[in-house]
Amino acid sequence: MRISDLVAQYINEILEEQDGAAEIRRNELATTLGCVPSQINYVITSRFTPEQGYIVESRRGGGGYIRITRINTTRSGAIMHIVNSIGKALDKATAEIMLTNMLDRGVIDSRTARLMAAAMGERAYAEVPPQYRDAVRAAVFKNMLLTLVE
Amino acid sequence: MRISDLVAQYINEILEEQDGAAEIRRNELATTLGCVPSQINYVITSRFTPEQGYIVESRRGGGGYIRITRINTTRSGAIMHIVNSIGKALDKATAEIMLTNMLDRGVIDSRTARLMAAAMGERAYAEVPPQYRDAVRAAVFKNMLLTLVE
DNA sequence: TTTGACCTTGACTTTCTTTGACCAATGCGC
DNA sequence: GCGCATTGGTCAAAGAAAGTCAAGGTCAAA
Repeated sequence: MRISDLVAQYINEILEEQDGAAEIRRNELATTLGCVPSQINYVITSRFTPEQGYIVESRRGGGGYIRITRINTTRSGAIMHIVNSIGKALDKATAEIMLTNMLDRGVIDSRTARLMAAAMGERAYAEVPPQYRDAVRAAVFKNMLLTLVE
Repeated sequence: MRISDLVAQYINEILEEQDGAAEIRRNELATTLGCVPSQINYVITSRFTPEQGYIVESRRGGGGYIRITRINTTRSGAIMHIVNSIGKALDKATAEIMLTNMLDRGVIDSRTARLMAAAMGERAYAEVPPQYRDAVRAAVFKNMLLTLVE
């Protein structure tokens, strides 16, 4: 069995036990499982992504941690469907159409729509070289959508 | 739990009780919480800055004190204050502190905080070359905040 | 047998916290 | 006013995490 599988399994077990929320200490876990710390990062970035329904937060320094939260995908199929339909890139117009659709279908309310639209606006990305804009937009959009699932 | 969190929590409790104004004695508090005095300074400079909506005054010598006052008590005022305090760049940690503060002060609700935090996460900007990240984040954040002002 | 996707590792970086030595201001008793 | 006890301020070093990145390894499919 691959080490990465072990790490993933370990995290999944905690998520299972603690009802979708796991807080780990990177170095400690690495020691426990006998791998290098960065292995943990690898596993997280490859298997606990937004597409797969996870939110990851972390903090460095003394008392640092990595927190992984699993989103309940069964109850919010609509949103997860949208998350998965977004590829690597997302332009403003498409984002707006999606927001309008969600609003119409009652998936989100108008305040949320306005807030999210603001995060999609061209002006927000003026500093970024054009070639990256739609990629960031896609990532921001997905991350925001995930918080709406519950 | 980190000592710094304890200190911050202690100060926040006083602020809450006394409606936005806390006066402490540095050495006394350090003794009470079991830390070195300069820890208090650390917490204040990292969590009670003007950007975060606080004014800090102090006095040395006999009868000395540190007074922390929360500013901008109206919702729109608080939001505009924050918008104005954001420059060309904004890192994730600072954004999160701002969100936590707004949440604590009832300027935004927890859903909004979560949504905005998601748009600030490091993961959302992985595609962008590091040098642009904080600039985009600042722009996204400001745009979102402005939708909250009526 | 080449290729490409996925995995493993470790050196180096960045961020946040804790501590302590030394510095600066204030007020009080003389 | 002077000197000293009583505060708080500053800063740098050390410590405690987590993040990044690139180089190399593995393995199955083409």
